[in-house]
Amino acid sequence: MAQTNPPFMSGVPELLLLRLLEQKEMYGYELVRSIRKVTGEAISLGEGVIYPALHGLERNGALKSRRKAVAGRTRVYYGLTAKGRKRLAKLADDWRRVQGGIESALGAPAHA
Amino acid sequence: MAQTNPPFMSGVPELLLLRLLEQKEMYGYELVRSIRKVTGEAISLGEGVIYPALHGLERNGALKSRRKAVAGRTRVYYGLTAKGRKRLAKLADDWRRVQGGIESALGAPAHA
DNA sequence: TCATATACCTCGAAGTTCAAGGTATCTTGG
DNA sequence: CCAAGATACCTTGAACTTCGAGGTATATGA
Repeated sequence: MAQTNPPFMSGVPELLLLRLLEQKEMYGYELVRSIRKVTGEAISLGEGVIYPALHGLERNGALKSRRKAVAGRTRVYYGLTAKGRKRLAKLADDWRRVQGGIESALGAPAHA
Repeated sequence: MAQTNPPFMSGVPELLLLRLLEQKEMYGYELVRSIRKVTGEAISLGEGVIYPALHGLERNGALKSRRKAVAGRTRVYYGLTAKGRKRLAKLADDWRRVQGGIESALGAPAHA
């Protein structure tokens, strides 16, 4: 759907990127495919989102990167910094709060 | 926190408004307080969000309104239309999809 | 009278996501 | 050799939503 500001997606790319990079270093193209995979095809992000997000996170100090030549191509691997870990923890907290609140609202009236 | 575009909040006001109004007619100020209550204080929305959202939903045909004088004040009660019910169902679906995907991503690496 | 509660309204700033467009190299099949 | 597709990175403008802050008005209580 051609919607520039879809509901429920704000903050999601950043959260997922940090989560994946918490596990291991990965490069952009790999992240695009992994996000689709770890979310069970529920969430799919285009490169137009991923790369600016990666750049922004690096600028903020949450990620560090290094270039690596593989089979004639250049890959930019990203890894989490200590600051990035803190940012991830914060985002996960925010997510839990919002998600919990919405579950209460969606579920509660059925119980009340 | 003074952030105009906080993570995970896009689409949330609309979803919560529709959900509450699915149960019964309510007026703006009442909705502001109810959202805080049904989300267990997890989510708090200001009037600057609620009123434009209500107006927008009415303009889209998802809500209908009527004015009612109560103790010298005017209250604007809103209620869901058939179109609004469809919109709610769609939003709930979208929420489930995104939420499920994120849970997979946040939880999966711990299991894998 | 003044402060607070109730009730509605408006607005500009800020930031994110999106699709689309682009660059470049490698691989494979015709 | 050439074209198509895959791999990998990059950029951009449009669209939209949430937010805080400001405003109006009336009623109530000290």
